[in-house]
Amino acid sequence: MKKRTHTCGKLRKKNVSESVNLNGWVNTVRLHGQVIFIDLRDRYGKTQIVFNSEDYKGDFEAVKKLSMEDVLSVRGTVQARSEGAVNPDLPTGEIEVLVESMELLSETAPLPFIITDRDSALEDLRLKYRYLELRTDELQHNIMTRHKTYQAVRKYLTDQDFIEIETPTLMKSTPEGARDFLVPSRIHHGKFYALPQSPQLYKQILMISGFDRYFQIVKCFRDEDFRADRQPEFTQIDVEMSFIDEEDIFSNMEGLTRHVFKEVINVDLPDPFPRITYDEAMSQYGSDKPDTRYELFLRNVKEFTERSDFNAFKSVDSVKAIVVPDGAKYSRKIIDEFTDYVKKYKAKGLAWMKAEAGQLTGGISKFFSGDLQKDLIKTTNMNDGDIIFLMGDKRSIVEPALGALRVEIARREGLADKKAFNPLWVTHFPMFEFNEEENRYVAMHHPFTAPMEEDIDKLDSDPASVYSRGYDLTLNGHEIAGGSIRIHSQKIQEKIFGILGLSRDEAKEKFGFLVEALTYGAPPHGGIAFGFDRLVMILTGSNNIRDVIAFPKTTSAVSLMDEAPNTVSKQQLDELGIQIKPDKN
RNA sequence: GGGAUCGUAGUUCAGUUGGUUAGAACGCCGGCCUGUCAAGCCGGAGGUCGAGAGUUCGAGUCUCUUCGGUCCCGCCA
Repeated sequence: MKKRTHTCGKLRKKNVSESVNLNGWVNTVRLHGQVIFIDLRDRYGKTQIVFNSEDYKGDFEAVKKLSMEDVLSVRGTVQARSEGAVNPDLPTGEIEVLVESMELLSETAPLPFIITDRDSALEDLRLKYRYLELRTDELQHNIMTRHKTYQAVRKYLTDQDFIEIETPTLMKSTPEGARDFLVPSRIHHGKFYALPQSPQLYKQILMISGFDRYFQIVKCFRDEDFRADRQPEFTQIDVEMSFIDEEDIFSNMEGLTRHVFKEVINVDLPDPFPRITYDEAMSQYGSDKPDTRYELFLRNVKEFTERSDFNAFKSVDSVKAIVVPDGAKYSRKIIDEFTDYVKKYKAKGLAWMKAEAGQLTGGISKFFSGDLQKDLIKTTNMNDGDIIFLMGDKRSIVEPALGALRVEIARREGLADKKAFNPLWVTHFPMFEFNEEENRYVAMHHPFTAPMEEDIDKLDSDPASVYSRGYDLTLNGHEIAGGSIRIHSQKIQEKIFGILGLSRDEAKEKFGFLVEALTYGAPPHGGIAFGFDRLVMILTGSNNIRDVIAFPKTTSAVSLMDEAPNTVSKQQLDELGIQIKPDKN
């Protein structure tokens, strides 16, 4: 092999007549009898190399046999392309390398799909041959963007005096929250480690240890089902700070987010980021992660349906609506699709009316008198050609269902400006949610989240009305970070465990080390964790988390390339003292 | 756990009401070609129609079961 003197993205007109060596993959071959053009590719770019049977000293027949993805080492001379032969699509398009000698470093078997066209194979095939898919421009770009994001985060936080500290990957299983991945212990039969759902407990302990400002870019593991934006192992930017309140978190993390967007994709985010409370977000957008790039607000229309003859909404406690500009074009079929769509969110149905010539038609309009129609049109600012969708039910059904419809309609209509990036803090989350199945309160964020100061005396009397000091950072309808001010008082921490139905003994057994640590001088502290993969998804414009992870798993938690998970030998199981139960069927 | 959807050549797809020998493009193999950049032209090979069962004179097509991919609900403190 002749070691490269330049990468395939490097050569320009100024290099003309230089003698160079290039190493890379054959991207494309264009064979013209006595002259052969090859685009040679590496991660830096592509350079056209030319074999001319008159000048080429080696075996020209061997060159004719080259095919896509063969690996070459070539030596040649840079020459300017003639005027008509310049390729304006390539940075190296003004030159080419006339090859004098070539070595085939590695021959490629027939390819399962074409590297230059990512759409040339379905995803399962691409995942099986992930190493080939990673050669595509798109994934090379995504992985580079991910790298830039790591570096931007480390630079910013380090400059702000944050310290990077690693925490264990083998830890104790803790209750609450997601299902743990478990790792059996060989030395202690019958005992298990858990992989961390997050380094939550460790980072709080680090605050108690006095590290003051901590961060870590860290893998977390949750054994739950997948989505387009969820993998069982994923990466967080984990942050914790001492002697601070919410405002310190907001200003530092806004600074981090602005820095990342500027460094990685040269986008200026607003300063400061806007904020909304959880209750406002739910009532206006029907979501705790509102996409504010478009309006389509949810409106309370209960007073109108009360005055109508439409009785189905009379007994429900919430009736809300969204007005879709220009939505009167929706056919019955499309409205039926929307109805099916909201039924996924437990809505019983979807009522609608269209605005035409200053009045409402179709759907449930016949139940509304002329005056009532005019009132409704005026209040909701409907114009002719608009449609209004109405839904009545419990508030906890209407808002999420209509919120989901809002997002779906915006997607269909392309309402979101693809170039806009709208960050938004969501604050004032409820402290607890009541879990019907377990018949107890569960923490909406996690059990270490501090309640709002002014709500502390309601913890005993009315826990459902207590708000927490938790906060989420959302961007374009994605939750990109979430955190809270933590409890630093042992007394309040024990009280919260009590409300969550954890007895003193259970709490001690599960979280004893943290509770004990809280008694040895815990500073007020709080923190946040960014979903790193989702952040990179947004930075690359991807709509799938697999596109920003080098080796992702399928929705059934399998890695098609290396075939994990898989069986292990009897000997391995014996060492661990594990016996596999036979399948039920 | 549930729902939707997809599975036909190496790959992406087409395949009518169930009916002759399952087609196209790209890739692959062979040939022609000295200025292409999605090179072009000519020829060729390549199929367990995801798997299994059923209905039928006859199944890529209809039914059932099953496996796998994707998306969603539940779940994800």
